[in-house]
Amino acid sequence: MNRRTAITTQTKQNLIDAFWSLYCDMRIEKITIKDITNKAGYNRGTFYEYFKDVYDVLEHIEDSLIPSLDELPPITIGSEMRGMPTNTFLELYEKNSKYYAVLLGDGGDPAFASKLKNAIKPIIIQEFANKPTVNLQELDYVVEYTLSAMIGMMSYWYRQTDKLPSDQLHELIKKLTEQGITRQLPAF
Amino acid sequence: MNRRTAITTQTKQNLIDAFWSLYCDMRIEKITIKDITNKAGYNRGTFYEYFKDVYDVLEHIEDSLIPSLDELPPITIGSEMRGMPTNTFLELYEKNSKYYAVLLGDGGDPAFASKLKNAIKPIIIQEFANKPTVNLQELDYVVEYTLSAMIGMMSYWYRQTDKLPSDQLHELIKKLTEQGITRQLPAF
DNA sequence: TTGAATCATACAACAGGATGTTGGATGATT
DNA sequence: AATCATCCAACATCCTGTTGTATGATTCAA
Repeated sequence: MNRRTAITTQTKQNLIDAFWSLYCDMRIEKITIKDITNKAGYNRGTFYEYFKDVYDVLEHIEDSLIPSLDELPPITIGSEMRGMPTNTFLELYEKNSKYYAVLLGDGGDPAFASKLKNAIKPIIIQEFANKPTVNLQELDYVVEYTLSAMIGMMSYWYRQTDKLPSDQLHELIKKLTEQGITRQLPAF
Repeated sequence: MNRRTAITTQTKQNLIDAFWSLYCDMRIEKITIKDITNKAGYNRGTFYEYFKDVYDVLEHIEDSLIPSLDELPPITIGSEMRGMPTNTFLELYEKNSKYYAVLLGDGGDPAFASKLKNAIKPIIIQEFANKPTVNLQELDYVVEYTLSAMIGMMSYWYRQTDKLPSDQLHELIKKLTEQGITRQLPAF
C-alpha cells in the first residue's frame, strides 16, 4: 500500500475507533466531534477530512457490518432448518457481536435492525419465490417475523449477565422456529 | 381544575404536541428547542420550565404509553391463544398505533421497545411461574422471542403502503405462534 | 538522481447558531 | 395588597462547520 493511503487509512480507523469507544458508553447525541478527535489525538478540523458529521461515522460502521450477498453462505431448501437459515443468522450475529450487541441494543440505532433485515431478507425470499404455492406478500411477513424474533432474542441474550448456555439458546430457537411458541409454554 | 394549573397543563401539552409533530418528520437529534417553542408559540426559555431537554419530552411521552398493570386485561391460561396473549398485545398496539408506529420504527427509540417488553413480560410470566415444570429462565427467552416478533411484525405492517389485510395479518400471527415458522414456508 | 511542481494532510481561527441560566415583567391567587 | 406562578428577554458559553495556511509526501522532467 501507498505510504500516503496507509496514513489516511490509519487516521480514519483511529477516528472510527475513538467514536466507537464513546458510542459504547453514551448516546450518540451527546458525542461531540471534539470528543472524538481529542480521544483519537487529532485536531478537530481533521475530522472533517474524513467524515461529514458524527452520524456519518456511525453510518460508515453500519455499512461495514451489513453482510454482502457472497458473504452469506448459499441457502438451500431442505437444509437443517428446513429453509429458514436461523443458524446462518446466529453465526453472523456472533461473529459481529461486539458491534451488533450495541447497535441493536437499547442505546443503538433502530434503523440498523431494518438495514440488516433488508439485507438478509431477499436472500431468504429468493429461495422460495419460485415455488408455485407461495404467497409472496405473506412470505415477506413471515421472514420479518423470524428476523425480528432472532434479533430480539440475541440482543436480549447479550444483555444478560447470567446467560442461558449458548447451546441451550440455539436449541430453544430451533424449537421455536419449528414448533412455534405455544408448544414451548408449560401450560400446553 | 385551578386556572393556574390549567394554564401550565395546557402549555405543557402544547409543547408536547409541537415536539411530536416534529418528531414524526425528523430525527430527534435535529430537533432544537427553538423549533419546538416556535411551533408551539412560546419563548424558548419557557421550555425549560417544563422539560430538561428535548429528550425529556420524548421520555414523558413514552412513559405515558407504557400500559399499567390494571390497564391490560387479566390473562388466563386456556384462553384463545393458549396462554400467549398475542391478541392483547395487538390490540394495545393498534390502540396506540399513532405513537407506537413511530417510536418502534426506524426513526424511533430502541429503548422504547425494551420498556414496552419489560412492562408486559412480568404479566405474562406470572401466569406460568407457578407451574411445576416451568424453566423460568427459558420462559423469559420465549416471551422475549414472542414480543420481539410481534413488535417487528406490527411495525413492519404499519410501514407498508399496501398492507396485508388486517384479519389476514392476525391469522398469520396466530398460525406462526401456534405452529412455528417452518410450517408456514412453502417448501414444507 | 535531483529539485521543482503538485497534491494531501493537519491545524488555527472565525462566524453562526444552539444551549441553559438569570433576572424581571405580567397576571393569577389568596 | 401581598404573594406566587408563568412567561420572556438577554447573556455567556459551547459546539459546529468552513476557510485559509503550513507542512510534508509524491511525481515527473531535466
